[in-house]
Amino acid sequence: MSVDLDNRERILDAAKGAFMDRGTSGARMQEIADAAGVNKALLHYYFQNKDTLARAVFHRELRNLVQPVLQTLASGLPLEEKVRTVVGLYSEKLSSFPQMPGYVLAEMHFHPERLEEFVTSLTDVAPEVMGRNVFETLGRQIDAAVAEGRMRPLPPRQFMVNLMSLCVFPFAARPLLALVAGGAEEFDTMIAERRDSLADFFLGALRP
Amino acid sequence: MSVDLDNRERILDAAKGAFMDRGTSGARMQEIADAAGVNKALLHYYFQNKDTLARAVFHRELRNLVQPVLQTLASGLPLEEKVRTVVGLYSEKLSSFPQMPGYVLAEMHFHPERLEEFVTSLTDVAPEVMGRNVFETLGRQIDAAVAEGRMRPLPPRQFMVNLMSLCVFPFAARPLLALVAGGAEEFDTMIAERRDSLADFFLGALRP
DNA sequence: GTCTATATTGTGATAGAC
DNA sequence: GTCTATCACAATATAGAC
Repeated sequence: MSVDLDNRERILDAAKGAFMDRGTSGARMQEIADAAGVNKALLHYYFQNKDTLARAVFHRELRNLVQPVLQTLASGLPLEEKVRTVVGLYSEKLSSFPQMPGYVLAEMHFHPERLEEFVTSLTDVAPEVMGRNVFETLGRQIDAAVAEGRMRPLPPRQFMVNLMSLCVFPFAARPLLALVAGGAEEFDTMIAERRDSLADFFLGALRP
Repeated sequence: MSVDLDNRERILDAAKGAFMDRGTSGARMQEIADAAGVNKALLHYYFQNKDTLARAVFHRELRNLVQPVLQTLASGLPLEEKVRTVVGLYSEKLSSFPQMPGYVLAEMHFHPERLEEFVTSLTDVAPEVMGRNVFETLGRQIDAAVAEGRMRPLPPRQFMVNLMSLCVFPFAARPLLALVAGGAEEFDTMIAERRDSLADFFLGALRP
């Protein structure tokens, strides 16, 4: 539980790279072993089989992706601050790891079971973070803003879905957008442009 | 080129189902043959190998997904009509085939080469539809609307990315959203709710 | 914990009869 | 065009030495 962490982590990172690039079923155990600089048999020593390894990687990455955002949305920040924070969080995280959404969405799509396991494991650790709580907090804030005439009505779940869509989708569709925009550099320019304007676009839609 | 179309189409449809559910590398040729009610060897008769079959399916589905939208955006319709048309097109198409975005995004992510082939093959048939033309047409309309004070400025590519994000992402993230929303029925309710309000949300963001 | 060697099955692909 | 039979190898997984 101390020396072993070294190779165990190496394997997890190598697996993450392989799974992100080729998908869970496209990646090969051999290739992961090579990338980690260890023998194939060692993967089976730490994780019993490919599926367990895939689950471990997926859970880690998904938690890393959604937890900060859900926490922000469920927090006590004012609505506008929440929007700007979430946009900022995603811009930062995803710009440095643009393949993440493609991988996470693919894994969710092809292995929905893993998603359910994940939620179960999450609610053990932080039950207050998931689901209802986010919507309730958000709902109260929206109701207040609408009552004060600062905002047009919008169901909390639509609020969340729209915000996530605008933040995450461009990265999930990166190959297409890069092609349409005219190359990887053009894609990056477009994303940089978004970093500054996206929160205003979203908040603009909320005006009464 | 007449009798064979029957089985060839059957295979394509079976492959579409398998690839959508399990991904290109997750799906098995045997399973496709079974679903098509034909022998495995017949797949190799019509398509030489798995990769060719995967390409055929992907190209067909992607064309079906993006062509109507690009045509709408590049058309002569007024901006507001374009938005309402695109939202309507996606609502209709994706509600009846909610797995499509997950599959298409995964395939683009894991096999970007196929996307490039696709664009090449598309521009042969309809060169005026792709890329620049959409942005130029859109750009002119936006400039005009801004000059008339009907709209706040927004780069054409951000216009398109935002619109696509809001329309497509919820389906790509369906497993997650269904879970957070509390079940598949709740997801459908949420989508139905969107059908009516999404265009207004988007157009609301464009107000000056 | 880490490796070598090997078992075992899965899976894409082809040959050839009908 | 469609099938049966089979090949060839890729890939997961395990046994067992060190």
